[in-house]
Amino acid sequence: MTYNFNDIEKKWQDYWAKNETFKASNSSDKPKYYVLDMFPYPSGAGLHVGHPLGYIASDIYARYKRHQGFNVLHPQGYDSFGLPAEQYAIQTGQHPAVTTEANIKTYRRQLDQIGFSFDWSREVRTSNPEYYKWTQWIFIQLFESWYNNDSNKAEHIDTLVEKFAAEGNVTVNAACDENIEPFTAEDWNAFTEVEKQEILLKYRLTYLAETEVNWCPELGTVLANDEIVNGVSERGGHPVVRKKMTQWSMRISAFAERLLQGLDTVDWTDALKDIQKNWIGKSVGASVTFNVIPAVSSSAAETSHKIDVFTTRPDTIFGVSFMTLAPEHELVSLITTPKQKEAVDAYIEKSAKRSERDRMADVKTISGVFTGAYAEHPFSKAPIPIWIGDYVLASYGTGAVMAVPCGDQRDYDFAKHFDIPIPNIFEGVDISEEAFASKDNVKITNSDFLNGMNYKKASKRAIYELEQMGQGEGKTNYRLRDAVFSRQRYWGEPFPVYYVNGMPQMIEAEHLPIKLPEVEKYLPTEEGEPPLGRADVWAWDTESNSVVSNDKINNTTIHPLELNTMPGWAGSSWYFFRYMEDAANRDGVFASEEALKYWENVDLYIGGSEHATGHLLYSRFWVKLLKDRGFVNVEEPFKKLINQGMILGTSAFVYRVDLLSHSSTTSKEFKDPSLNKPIYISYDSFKKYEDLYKFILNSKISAEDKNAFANGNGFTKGLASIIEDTVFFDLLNEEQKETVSAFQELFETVKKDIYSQNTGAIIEGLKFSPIHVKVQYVNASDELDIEGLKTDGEFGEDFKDAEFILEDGVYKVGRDVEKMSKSKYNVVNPDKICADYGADSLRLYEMFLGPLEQYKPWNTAGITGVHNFLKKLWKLYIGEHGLKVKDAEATKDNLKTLHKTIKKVQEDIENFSFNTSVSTFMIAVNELTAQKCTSKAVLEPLLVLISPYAPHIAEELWSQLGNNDSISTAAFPIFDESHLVESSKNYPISFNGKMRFTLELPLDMSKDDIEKTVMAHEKTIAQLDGRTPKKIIVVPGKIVNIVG
RNA sequence: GCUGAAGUGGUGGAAUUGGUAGACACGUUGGACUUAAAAUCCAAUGUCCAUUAGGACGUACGGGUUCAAGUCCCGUCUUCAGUACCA
Repeated sequence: MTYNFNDIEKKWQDYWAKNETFKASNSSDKPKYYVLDMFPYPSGAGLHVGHPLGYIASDIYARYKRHQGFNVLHPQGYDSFGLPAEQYAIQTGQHPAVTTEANIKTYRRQLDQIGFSFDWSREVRTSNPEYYKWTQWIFIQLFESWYNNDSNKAEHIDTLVEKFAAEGNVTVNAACDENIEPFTAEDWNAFTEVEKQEILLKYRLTYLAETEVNWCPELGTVLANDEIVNGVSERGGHPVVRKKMTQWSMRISAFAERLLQGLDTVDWTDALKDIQKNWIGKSVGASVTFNVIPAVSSSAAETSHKIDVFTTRPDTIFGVSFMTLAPEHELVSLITTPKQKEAVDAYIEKSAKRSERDRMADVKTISGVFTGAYAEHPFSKAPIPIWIGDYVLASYGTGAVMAVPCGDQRDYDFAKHFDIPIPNIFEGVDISEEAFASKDNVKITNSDFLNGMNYKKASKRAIYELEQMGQGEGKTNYRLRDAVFSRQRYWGEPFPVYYVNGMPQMIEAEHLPIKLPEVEKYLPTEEGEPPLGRADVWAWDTESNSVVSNDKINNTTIHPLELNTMPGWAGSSWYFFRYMEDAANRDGVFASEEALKYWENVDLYIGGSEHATGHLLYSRFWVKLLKDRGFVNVEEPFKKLINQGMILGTSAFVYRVDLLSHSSTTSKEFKDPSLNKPIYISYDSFKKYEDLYKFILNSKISAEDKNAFANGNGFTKGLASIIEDTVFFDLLNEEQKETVSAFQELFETVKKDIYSQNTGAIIEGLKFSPIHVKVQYVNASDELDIEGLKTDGEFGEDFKDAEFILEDGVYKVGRDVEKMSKSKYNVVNPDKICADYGADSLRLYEMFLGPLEQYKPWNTAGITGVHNFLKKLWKLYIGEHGLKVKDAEATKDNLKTLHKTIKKVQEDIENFSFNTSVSTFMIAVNELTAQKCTSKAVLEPLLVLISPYAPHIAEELWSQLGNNDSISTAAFPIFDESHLVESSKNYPISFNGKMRFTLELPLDMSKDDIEKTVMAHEKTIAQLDGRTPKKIIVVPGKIVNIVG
């Protein structure tokens, strides 16, 4: 009986599905454990072998926890709204729902064949109306919430209305828009409904506001900060420009401090926590108000300008020698003197034209203009010149800085560039070369009442004095911006919002979901409205509470609906709660109180680190809101989080021989001539030519000769010239001369085969172009399957007539590690791996490749190692005549191997070190095979150890051993130390720290006896060669080291 | 620039507390079996010197601590990731 993995795997996958083996229960005596993967976006390309890495790891852990007696929730679903389906819809006209459905089918088939222990009964899809009904519902909760800084909680908007009605807004301490006019209770009660709504909008946790957004014209939508990488869109790499638009925003900044503090309570990697910390960007300091000194000519009405700045260094306030405003700052036009106006306007215009990207790329150039105005120093009352400069960002702090050139390098550079004085306020510090930016080990001087103080004391005192004068206070700033929530796209959640007189109104929760309308095209309208602007049936009837045709809009009972949709992160910010509820009970709630209470939050979350500032931050934000509002019980969604690394592809290259030539005429149309049939040289030849070229360039020849050789034309022109020129030829050794003659031969062959059309060309030499080929045609020894390549359905034509020059009878390809991608032809499909080697081999190999968190290259060749292991494992149980396992008593060695393995595997799983446990299994099977072990008492528990990793073979052998139930809930074997107790140790005997030989000695031997035995040993005497050792170190149970 | 992670054979990687560096695999070489191939099995495999015995060197580089360093300390270089005028 052989190991027939395809049949076995099919059999058990069917069994698990039929028996609902992995269905989680919401009521159990067992302790709960929730293992979750970041759910996939179902793309059209399907899965490649890199995708399941994290799923396999989490599946091993989930299965392990079941063996440990936990009630495990391990669900899976799809983040099925998103851009690619919509882009595809724009191109083909196919409804995104249709393509998404098809893609999900493929994903499901691929996931099923790998044997995951998912509870599919709880599947969610973010694009399913039954699901996004609750995404819309959460949006309404955000709209109906405000953030009370006094209670440090989000509260229902009604509590705010009550406060306004009783006390006005002056006593309210809320996270809200800036520049809200103060009003009294009487004012509030006198406001019209529209006025009230306008004010409340400035307090709500999701609000409609005209904001400067990142507009991506190519994608036709706005992007959040985390969706932009290096100034271009993360998806597609399109340019992004600043644009003012009315958008829904999320007041995530209200939660900045809690998002920061919460990081201390979760078990995430420091790397990930640091990324979030930096993104939140907390800085503690003070806000300081500077009064602008009125211009002599100005009238009384213009005299009261103030500039607020934020600083982290209030201790350096006496070092201020100028101020800088962002060019966009609203005061600039008000304070600029007539004399400076022209220069200032020119500067503003110039910097407005520079894109965000230019400004980012060009941080070295110092630019700025003096406004002609002065501010008054709050303490010294000295006049301080006010400049504008684009190194100050309008979007951070107040868009203005107090410049302290002696303590800040940017201020220093600016001051140097424009010859502004640089007063030194640091005792004993030299600032002639650069600013002194450190806060530590320095005392303040030349600073009036701050003299002699350190950073901490001086900051406190400065803030106190500013407060006394009413010109400042202690303040904390965060870099975290409110998140733009509107997208001008079709394939996303519609907002449950309609507009009455331009004011947004929420649709009552009972009427949800508001389903995505049909449109005839997925593009923006001619007027530039989002795609939903094309929907004919997209108006809200407040009487029938239903979506009705647009032509019925009367603005009394029937109103237009919101045209934007929600961003990708909306649906993924709460899906982990949805899994907690049984699919059967999901109608009335997003998840029931009991379910939420039972499962609490995710115990283990596995996914990519690219979600650090997106999904993982937004989820934490929504969870905090839901908790404050009493809908869930937890403050953090993910207790422990692991980022799996990426699996890279190993690309394969063939080297095409191309001609290097120039035209004998002056024709501009000239192209390098081509060959009648393409010729490819193998990697070894390519490498030889390349090495030779490098060798000559690095040789000691004159610059002239070198120039003649390389001539800036790529290496093979040079190689061609070697043939004729002895200067180079004489440098070479025999082997290199052989390489040259091989090259010459190739050159001659090629010359005979030049495509005749380009007779005007003068051939100078050859060049070699590396061409990607599909990795499936390359074997473990990097040999190319030429026939396979020539008959490939997609590219066979390109290679059909090609000549591959063999070496030793084979064609070897070059290899390089790159990201796995379709365009590099290095994608490996798990379907083929499962068919050829089985899912258990795939699972083991993905783990065997290396540590989970690490980036590592995939090389299909290596899978034979784990596949052979599974065959050996099978043979340990099943012989030619069937089951070999007997009730025979286990030997001491058998038990030692088993318990050593239990210990190691358990430690490995708990440390998420899955690669090392695969090695441990191999060692165990090798040892037990050598021991000819047939004992059921050893081989049965071994299956439980292996079952999380290779569940199919484990189930099959488990049932062959006579078990009727699935192995999935069998108890994990208990480690028994007593089987590992040894009586002797093979001591390494080292001399001066270098191991020379080993010596088997009893473990209970005393230190003195060990020393005596070792010193008396003939090899020791030989090593010492008559010398007397200075010192002998004996560590019983470990090592002996003889010094001298 | 700042922050974080990492550098070990031809390759992926192991060495969890300072104690035999290179486990386990891949690849390579040789052998067995076979008409042959595949599959399987056995042996060798860090580099260099040496017929052997054995020796020298070796965990990015340069120092240091220690009887003993891949592991600890100081400095340098390289790669990757995040971030980027954040006041």
